[in-house]
Amino acid sequence: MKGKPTFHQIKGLFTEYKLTPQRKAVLEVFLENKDEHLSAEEVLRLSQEKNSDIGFATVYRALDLFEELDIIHKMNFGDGKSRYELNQMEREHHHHHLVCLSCHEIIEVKDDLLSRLETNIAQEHNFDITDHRLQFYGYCYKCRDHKETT
Amino acid sequence: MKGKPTFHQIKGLFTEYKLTPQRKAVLEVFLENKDEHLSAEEVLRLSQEKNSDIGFATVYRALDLFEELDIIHKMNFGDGKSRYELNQMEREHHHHHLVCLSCHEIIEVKDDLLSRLETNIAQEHNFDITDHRLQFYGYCYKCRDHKETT
DNA sequence: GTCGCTGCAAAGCTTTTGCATTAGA
DNA sequence: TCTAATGCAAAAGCTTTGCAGCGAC
Repeated sequence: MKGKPTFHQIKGLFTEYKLTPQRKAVLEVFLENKDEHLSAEEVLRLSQEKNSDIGFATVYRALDLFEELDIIHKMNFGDGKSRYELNQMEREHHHHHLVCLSCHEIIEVKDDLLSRLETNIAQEHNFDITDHRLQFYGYCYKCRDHKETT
Repeated sequence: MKGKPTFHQIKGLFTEYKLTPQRKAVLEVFLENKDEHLSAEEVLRLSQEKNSDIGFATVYRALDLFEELDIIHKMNFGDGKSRYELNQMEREHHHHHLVCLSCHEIIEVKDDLLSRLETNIAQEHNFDITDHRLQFYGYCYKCRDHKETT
């Protein structure tokens, strides 16, 4: 469980904003789905299972707020909707995504061999890098096998 | 100019599809803006400057077709609209993007130190990688300097 | 009582689709 | 001629916004 923030760690961030029941529900959804890449719709549905009184507008407003507080971050895998993921709080937080072009499964890669590359690029381009996103596209073993045997 | 496809190279791909004036206009727009990351709206505007008779539907349909023919590819930098870029045709075609969080400039990085990482990850996860996208987020030197001096 | 948060519904964007018309080979 | 491509406008997502009401402090 190392590298994953807890509810109480995050709660401390809410000094100038209220941690309302709706926001709490959204937060819990992320904490209980740490390895998912949730769409706004999924966040709404899962939040409603906890707290029947929440609508799309509130979900989107909570997502905006949480992104600003660096609790989550927004991603895009090219399916027309934004997806959101809990931020890891440790230094070794980087991970990448394998996106299967056939079954659309998204697999996480824990590796972070990118730090050296990042340092090089930052120096060369005189650019302060604060974050990166890396997606690999291709075919997972299931889809590849299926293609080969048919 | 190495590594950039020419009009005649691409024209050869149109064996089963018609290279209509509209598609030709869109294609030329990409060839004349090789280092841009154009939105559909920009493609429409630039195409209209060449050929007054083209609408949004045709632009989107051309973009879909060109993506399928691997002439361009779709990207997303998180501003709510898809952006399109001409594909390079050589092997050494990979490049990455530095996205400035302050002025939103997008800088290209030609480097491709990712191949070894890609090989490792493909083996480890039993995944056929066909492509990758890498974005670095941070602050370009202009914005950084501006922040430091204010 | 005040100020921020919420829900609803409407509006705003980008992108897709249906259909009648046009045009290329 | 015959099929594919186009334009227009409508529709279909996803996301944002306006506003009145509600609730926490």
